[in-house]
Amino acid sequence: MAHTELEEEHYYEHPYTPNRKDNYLPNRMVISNTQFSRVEQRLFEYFINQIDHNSINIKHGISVKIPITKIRETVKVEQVLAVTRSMAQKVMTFFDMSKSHIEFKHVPLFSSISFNEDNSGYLEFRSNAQLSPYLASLGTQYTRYDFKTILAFRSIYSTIMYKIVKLHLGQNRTKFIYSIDELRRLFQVEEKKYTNLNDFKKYVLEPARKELASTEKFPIVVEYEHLGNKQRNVTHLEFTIVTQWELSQLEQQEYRDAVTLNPSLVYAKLEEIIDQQYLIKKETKQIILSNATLIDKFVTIHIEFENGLHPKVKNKTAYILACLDLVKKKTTRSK
DNA sequence: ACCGAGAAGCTATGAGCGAC
DNA sequence: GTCGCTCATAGCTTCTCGGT
Repeated sequence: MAHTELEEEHYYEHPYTPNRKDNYLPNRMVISNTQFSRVEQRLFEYFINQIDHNSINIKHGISVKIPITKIRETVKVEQVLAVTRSMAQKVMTFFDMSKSHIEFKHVPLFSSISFNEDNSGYLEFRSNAQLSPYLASLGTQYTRYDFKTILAFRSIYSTIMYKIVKLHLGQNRTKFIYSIDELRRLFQVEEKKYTNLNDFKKYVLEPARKELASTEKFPIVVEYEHLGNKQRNVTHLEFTIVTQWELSQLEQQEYRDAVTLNPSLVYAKLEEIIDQQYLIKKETKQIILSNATLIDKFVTIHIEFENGLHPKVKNKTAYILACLDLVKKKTTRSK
């Protein structure tokens, strides 16, 4: 193992910035075959959180240092050794969706992860230089919180709620649980304020919930309920995102992920759906199935149908063909 | 297993109060 | 006055636990 060259590699030293608020979440670009455990994900988020995608030199790796005291807040030190060891072996697989042929690249995430080296007090991630271009695209290819939507919110709690919701949607989750304590921390409510749950709900959760649901562009409907004991000793709340639009977005995302992993299976399934639910001629079906753009459009609209987003449409086939611009135009008898 | 009464906890409402 | 908050209370629901 000739590692001498590696050691001479350049790393951009990322200064540690405490309390960074924007987190970018993997959106659609990355499909990792190796799944992250919860703790791994948490550590990875510490890493992602620190990255300022504007200042990345895409030729160099990035060195991100996180104070161990910070890590300790959410991860037990005993876990770190095992977890970082497995993280150091993680590979991310990038698929380029814009190409017609299958093209992918496995990229090891980190060239090294060190814990408290030379008693530094830091957990240091050194990312693989090849990862840098992807990290630099955090701003465009990752879930970014919609700044305009956030600006429109009147309650600061709405903003936080919105971020939480986005965060979970970004990870394909529509149900999530928080303890009351965690929520109070997330919403930055002072300890003495709203000591009873009722007031907390009345002044924090409810205004946020209502505001999200009444957002002009894409209302997000969130419901929550007490977990476990409904009446007594409520310690956790379970949130459910029920917005149709968001859900259809999620399904589209899942579809795209599935395509990158196993295209032929997805296409077979797609053909089955067309046959069973739509009255589309063979030739037209072949046209759709042979064109990635049409497939994409078709799936989008189909999922929207499934989620009841087009309640007024009576003839789904006609509607979908019109959207795909596949309606036969009368060539001979033009007006 | 079931019942019922009292205890315990929760919800909704709104009065009260200080800050602006 | 309005806003933001706390607190009290009435009226619930749910739990506990002893009795059958």
